[in-house]
Amino acid sequence: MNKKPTLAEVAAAAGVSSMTASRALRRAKDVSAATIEKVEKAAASVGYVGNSLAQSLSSQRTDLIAVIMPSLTNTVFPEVLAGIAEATESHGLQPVFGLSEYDPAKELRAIRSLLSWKPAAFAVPGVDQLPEAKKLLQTADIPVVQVMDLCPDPIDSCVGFSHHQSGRDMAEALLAHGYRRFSYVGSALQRDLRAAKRRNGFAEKLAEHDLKWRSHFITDETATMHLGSELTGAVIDSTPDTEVIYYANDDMAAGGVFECQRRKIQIPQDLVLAGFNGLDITDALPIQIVTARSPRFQMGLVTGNLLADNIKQKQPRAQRIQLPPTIDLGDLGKMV
Amino acid sequence: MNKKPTLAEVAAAAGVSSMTASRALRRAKDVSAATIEKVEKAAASVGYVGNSLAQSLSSQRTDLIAVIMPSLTNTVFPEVLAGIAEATESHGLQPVFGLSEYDPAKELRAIRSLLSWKPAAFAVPGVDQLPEAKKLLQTADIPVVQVMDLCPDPIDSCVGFSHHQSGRDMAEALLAHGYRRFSYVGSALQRDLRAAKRRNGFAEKLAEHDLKWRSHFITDETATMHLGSELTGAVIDSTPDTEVIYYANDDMAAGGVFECQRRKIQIPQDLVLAGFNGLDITDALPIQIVTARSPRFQMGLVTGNLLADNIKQKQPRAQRIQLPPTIDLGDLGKMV
DNA sequence: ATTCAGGTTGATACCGTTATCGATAACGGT
DNA sequence: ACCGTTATCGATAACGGTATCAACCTGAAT
Repeated sequence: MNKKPTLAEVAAAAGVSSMTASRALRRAKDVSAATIEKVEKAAASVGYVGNSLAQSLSSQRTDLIAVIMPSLTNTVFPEVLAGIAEATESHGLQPVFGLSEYDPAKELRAIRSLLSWKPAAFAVPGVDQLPEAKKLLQTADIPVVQVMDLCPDPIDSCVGFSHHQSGRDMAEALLAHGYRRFSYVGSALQRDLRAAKRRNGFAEKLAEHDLKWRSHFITDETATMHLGSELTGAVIDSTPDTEVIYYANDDMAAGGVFECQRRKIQIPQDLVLAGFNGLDITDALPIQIVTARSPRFQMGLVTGNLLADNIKQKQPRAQRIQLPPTIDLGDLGKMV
Repeated sequence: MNKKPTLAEVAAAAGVSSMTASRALRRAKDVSAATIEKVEKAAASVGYVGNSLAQSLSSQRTDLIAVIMPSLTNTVFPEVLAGIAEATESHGLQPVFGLSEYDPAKELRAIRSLLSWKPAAFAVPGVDQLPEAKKLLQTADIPVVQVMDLCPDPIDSCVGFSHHQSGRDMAEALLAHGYRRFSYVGSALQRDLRAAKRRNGFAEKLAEHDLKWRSHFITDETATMHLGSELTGAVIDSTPDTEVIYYANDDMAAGGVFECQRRKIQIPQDLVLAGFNGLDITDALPIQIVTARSPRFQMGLVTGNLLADNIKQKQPRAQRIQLPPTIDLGDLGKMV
């Protein structure tokens, strides 16, 4: 920490009390235009920066928004974060950041650590925090948004959509096209709980039609295109009668596309690939796979705005905002 | 800001002075084991959280690391950020975050705003800050790392590689393969200064061989695979004799791959595509393009560790750490 | 001239914690 | 039993601001 000029020095330079200087710099009421100018000139000349620590401690409020994300290597989280950042920034709020790495215990630690900065509001990923973490956020008594998922009993508000339902919807859309032989490809579902929910939703719908997965590959490795290629190969080898592969996400599905290209398998004529997210890559691929486009940036934006409005008490708390993904059938939709 | 139990209340509950409680919770010297236990129990029972604002203000130091990134929608920045986060977290430091959106003026505002939190160290993207921003960071008198680029006169330290040189290297590698007819595809170079440096480096090398671009497409839109496809089409249409297309980045190059697939153009036999970054997608693509793999996570990691070590004065300041990208010739390397 | 409201300014206390230093108790050595 | 250490603890004053309220000055209304 640097010893830079303090408010008192600015005040001295301007020939006013530090209280007046404080007011002038904050453009508060009850300060004459002349004084404001004097103080501002003084502040500029000594290079005054201000100390948010002292400001927040004294005023008993901060402009901090605590944000936790599971990871930054998966592109979806930075996109949500970007939305949050854009919204909070436009409201003059400052994000502080923590990483959970999909580990609830680590998430709890991050929450505790961020809470010590007395943020004005909190955003956490999903709805599956440890009970202790939920209690911590509850008793903090600040606006909280659980983002990217929904549940009936949120800590405060939640913004997102039901991943279980999204799985069901995807299954329904594909069933409507007459397909009956489905396989699944995913990875690390014990960490990516939302992907697991989608799979369970999908499976539930299948079960309602007395159907089961033809094959079902899940590994512990992180979801990459490369892994998608591999597991797609495994599905094709083990159950060549598979009509549709449902993937944990688009990354793996894109890997599947490349594997099919190698094996000269026609998509969607010979095999339908269905992913999740609606990443950029699905637009750019020479083949349009089936995917559910999740409004990631939008969820972040709504989260940030809701938190900001909650802080200013412009919005009632405990909202439950649904932003469902839209299913994009891609080339399958163009088939007759 | 919530009014949670304060240290004084913990102290009262434990039957000690707040000073002793403070020491006990920080595991400072001069506290008996019995007292530590007492205080810890008291703290747990009232759910004490601690107030980093007061702690930092009083102790005159923070564990905050200020980090600015140009954007989060381009995957490379979150990857750098992830490295920084991992490193800082392992040192018990807390990242606070700002977005510049490639706008120097906005970057300056973000720097000023973050500086008010009196961070213990600062990480900024690249080396092209406004003079005013540089001065601000200089006089803040804290460890600063300019990450992702190098320059002869850094604010303090810099971690990364010369993008100009990377462009030169790429040109050299391709010239060595006998190619002479190059085209360029990029976008928004007035914002992505590093991409512009790579292009200039490439062009400089070409000039040394008395060569010029065959065609040269740059738009203002953001670099996406889609745009890559489009501009690749434009290059092929306008200068069909092009042997190599150098792209601003891998996203656009991947778009080029898809466009070539559509047009049945063989890569790298008919046309060589060269990108930059070494994104996941380049591994997964059915065709391995030429790319320069930048160590993004590594740069973040080194940045975070250097800052942490600087704070603890374990490392001399003003380092200039080179982490050059490695050129991957992909399928071109496999040709005879 | 007196009074009073409104617009400015400053003095003081306080935000929640830690740095510093002095006080006290316990302990060992002689 | 006495004395000097050492271990442990607490009182007090910061840290750099803001909230609050009292004080002051001015000008208009009476």
